[in-house]
Amino acid sequence: MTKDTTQKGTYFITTPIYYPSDNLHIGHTYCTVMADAMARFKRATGYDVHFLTGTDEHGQKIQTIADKAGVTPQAYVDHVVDGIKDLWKSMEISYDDFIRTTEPRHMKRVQAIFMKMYEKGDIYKGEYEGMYCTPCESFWTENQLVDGKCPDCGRPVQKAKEEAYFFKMSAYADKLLKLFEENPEFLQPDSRRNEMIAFVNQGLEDLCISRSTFNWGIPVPLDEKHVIYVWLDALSNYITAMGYPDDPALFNKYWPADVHLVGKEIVRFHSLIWPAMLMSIDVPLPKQVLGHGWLLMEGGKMSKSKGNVVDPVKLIERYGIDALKYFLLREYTFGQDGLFTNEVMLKRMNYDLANDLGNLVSRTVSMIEKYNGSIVPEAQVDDGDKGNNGTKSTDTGKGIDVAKGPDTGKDPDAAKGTDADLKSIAVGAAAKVEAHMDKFEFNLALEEIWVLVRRANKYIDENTPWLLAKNEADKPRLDTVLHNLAESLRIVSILIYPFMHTTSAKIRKQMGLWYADPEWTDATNFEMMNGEQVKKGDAIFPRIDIEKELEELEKLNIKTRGRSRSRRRQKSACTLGVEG
RNA sequence: CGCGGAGUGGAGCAGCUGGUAGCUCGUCGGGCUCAUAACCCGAAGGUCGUAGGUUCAAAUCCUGCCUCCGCAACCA
Repeated sequence: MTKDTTQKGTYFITTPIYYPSDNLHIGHTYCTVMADAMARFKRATGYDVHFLTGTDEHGQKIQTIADKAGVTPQAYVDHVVDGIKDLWKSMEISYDDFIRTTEPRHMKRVQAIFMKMYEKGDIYKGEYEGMYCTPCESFWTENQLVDGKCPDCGRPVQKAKEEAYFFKMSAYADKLLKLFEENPEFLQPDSRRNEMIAFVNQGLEDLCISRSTFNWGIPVPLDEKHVIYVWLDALSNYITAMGYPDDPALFNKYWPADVHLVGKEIVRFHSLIWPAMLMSIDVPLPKQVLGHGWLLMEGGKMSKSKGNVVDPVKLIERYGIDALKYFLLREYTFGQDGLFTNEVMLKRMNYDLANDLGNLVSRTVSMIEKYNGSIVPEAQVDDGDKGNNGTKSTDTGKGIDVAKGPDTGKDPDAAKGTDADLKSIAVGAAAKVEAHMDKFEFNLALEEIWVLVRRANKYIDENTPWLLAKNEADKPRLDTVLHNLAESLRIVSILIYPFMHTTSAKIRKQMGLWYADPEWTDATNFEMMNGEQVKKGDAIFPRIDIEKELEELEKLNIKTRGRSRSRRRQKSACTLGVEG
């Protein structure tokens, strides 16, 4: 990775910019963890990566919340954004840039973009009509109303108009349809693309891009009564952060973005409004928009008002970053909704991390310590001819294996080529991981790695090193078995590096390999270890007592629930957020 | 008839360019003792929401219906 010289070009990936009306929850974490894993994977496999995230800090909601809290909007968002940055830091999110829409670099560039669209003739002044709640000073759409009344305060609303600027989005309908037709990859998964095509076919209206009923926003150039309204402000971040248009070094290097990773609820804005905006200012379109699914709680969508919000900070404290990241990436299928429960999470952590991987490391290191004085031996006696390249073959080792266990007894071939089988799985895993990652199939990529982990566990049982250790004549075979296990673990440590780099390093440390950043290409080489001194350390993933832990979490949950009920008015909000 | 997604053994999911239903967990039985009471093997358990249709053959294609869930435009 660090030394990788085979540069494959640039890779620019973004998360949405989150709305800092409140602390982020597990849904935001989910999206950012995926982006981070992809960024790390691309770096590991030789790309020059730029990973952008940030916050969308304007809008009436922030202004209202700040007013209630008795602070300025800027002071309010500064505080929340500090918390968000702390969260990403504690999760070791490897972003290259963090853009805040209140930064001067963003504000001046959004104004520049506005002017470009204006000069193009795509912006005009018109009237925005909606249902207005005077006490709340808020416009609502018909659909948002609850029983025809203000969804916030429940009071009646009136039809009202205000002057506003509009973007001629309707003019881009044909071009957007063409985009979807000619580039099926532009928006994935397919189900989302179909939705968008249907949406455009219903007819696009022009987009209201300014407001004059509040002022917490970027002023419209030439008309200071107005502030630029959410989408033009927020979406622009993807290029303003890159210096567009006045300082385009990064922009020229990395744009167009390879992927905008977004939640399914904001797919429409990213796949319709954003491309239309870019067309208007003659900037190339991003290569791909990917809409992921939601983490659903028992009882539906995660939301503050339901009191079922999961706080990632607590989970990190209890289980560690790597366990949480592993769970999020392994459990859910990209693009689909998934159920989040404490039990699902704890089981995943225990079974895969503690039982399978952690225990494999533990037993392997322990056997090398006991049976070979802590030194990783050289391979000497291959156990089969399946792999066609067996070194020398004696039947000492083999005889014992086959006799052991009713399983291998039934199928003599199974015991014959355990070495070849293990090796081919180990050496072939990297390519499979790469193939899955190309399609954002994090869960399948990890599953592929665990095929190797499980195979290694099985390999131990098949070869019963503890029996080989009893007979001096079997020492060559024992050495080979231990060596093959060490190689397998070294490869596992490389493969998990993009997903769990800390664990990756922990494994290498126990195996006597001290480098922090492995070479990805070494995952296809099975003959690299000889003479390393292993050293057993603490359990990589301690086993969790699930029953007890569930009770503990339940107690914590009750507290959370009590608190959030009192804040029921404060709806969870994120402009480009993952979870609405 | 607004648009879209989902309904598969006890649980959560995969399969869905048609051809003996697969994974993880749970349950039951067995093996092993190097290991974090972990690991390995085996078994039971599903007429794949429902009613029809196409086909030699459908979980997989088509139609109707039922149930659940998202989205429905400036809203965060």
